[in-house]
Amino acid sequence: MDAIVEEPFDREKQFAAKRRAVIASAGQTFRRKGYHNTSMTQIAKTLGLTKAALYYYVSNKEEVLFECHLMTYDAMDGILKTKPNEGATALDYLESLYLDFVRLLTQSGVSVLTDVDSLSDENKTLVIARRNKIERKIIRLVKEGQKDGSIRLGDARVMVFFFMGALNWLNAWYDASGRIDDEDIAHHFAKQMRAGIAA
Amino acid sequence: MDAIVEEPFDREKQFAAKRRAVIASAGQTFRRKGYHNTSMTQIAKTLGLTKAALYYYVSNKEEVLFECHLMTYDAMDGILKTKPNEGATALDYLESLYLDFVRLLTQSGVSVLTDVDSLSDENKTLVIARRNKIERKIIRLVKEGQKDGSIRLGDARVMVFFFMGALNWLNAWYDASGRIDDEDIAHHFAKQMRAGIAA
DNA sequence: CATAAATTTTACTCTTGAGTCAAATTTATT
DNA sequence: AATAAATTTGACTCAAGAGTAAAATTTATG
Repeated sequence: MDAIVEEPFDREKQFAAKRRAVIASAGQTFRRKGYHNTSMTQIAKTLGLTKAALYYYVSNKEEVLFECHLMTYDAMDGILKTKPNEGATALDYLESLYLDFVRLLTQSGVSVLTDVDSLSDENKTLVIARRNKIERKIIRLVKEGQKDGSIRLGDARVMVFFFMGALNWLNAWYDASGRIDDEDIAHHFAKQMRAGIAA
Repeated sequence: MDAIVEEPFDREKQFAAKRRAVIASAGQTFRRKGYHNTSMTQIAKTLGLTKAALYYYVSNKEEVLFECHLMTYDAMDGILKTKPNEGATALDYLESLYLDFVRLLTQSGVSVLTDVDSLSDENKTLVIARRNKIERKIIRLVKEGQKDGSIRLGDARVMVFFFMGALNWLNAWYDASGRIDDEDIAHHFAKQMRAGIAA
């Protein structure tokens, strides 16, 4: 039946989806056990595959780590795209962004990986650039807050490092089985972040 | 001259000192490049030794990592031994402890290592126990603060995770060559920590 | 059903780096 | 100086794990 556009999606999409699944699954394991304590064989096994099959989707281990990082920063960029509410101060806006960041790290599978130093120099540079871009955006926001009077004065850079650190460290102790509720954590964190810098 | 107690120190002390130097130096490198990206050969070279010589002081690589962790927690325990000033609230006390923690991580060579998962199960358990002990002490302090009215109400555990996270993440971005002064960072951090939980 | 493309597997290779050992060298002691 | 102990080295072994290649299998399409 001469289906011209029959499945202009299927094959490629299938491949891309599986590839993403590989990255995501590997990312979970990296977070739990660390990059170097996770073998390609294990990543494969977790997915019900053979190591060799992995290499059909991915060209080497470092690439997996790299894409994990990108995935995280993509998600963060997504959050940063949300616009502030009408009449919100920079502080209000920042708080809502932060809330979403915490949710991202606790509720989706995404996490900030520590192992930047296992990347090739090239990829390392790219990843750090992404991270810096995000940080700069937030620093700018803090400065706005200092102008609109919602955030107290002080070195914006250090302020941001403080609460972003708290965020990034989350993955080190948070484990989904914890006794505290995700949403509670998010609100606690957001509140404490805010109080720490409010004017 | 029949020196009976001649050098009851020398030999052993020398050995212990060198051993400590090995651990400390390795710790620096671990922090900068990560445990797995640091070979025993490199650690040795940094000290002007051969790998084989290292093994005279240390029985395996994991032991080095383990001792690095202990060194850090020993230092933290040391800080926790300092007593609060007369009439200080729990919050005041906590702030001064925190100030010292930041100083420890920025000014001495000590740092909190991320790589707990590369330890043997046994050592991992020990290290986590040490960390928990410290955390519990601080949590207790926060609760005191909530009683004496200096710290606002809320889940003490999460509060502590927040500001200890900020602290632990320090090593990820702080690098001695940074443009900001050590002491400034310490005071900024302490202030922000305090503001985040003050009543 | 036959064929081609996509996917997965089995069975390798190769490198890196941890750890060892016997011999060499240095340091202290009589 | 001679001897013994402490320290360091050169030259290995060995295992783990990344990555590959060719064949087998599955899936889609005429």
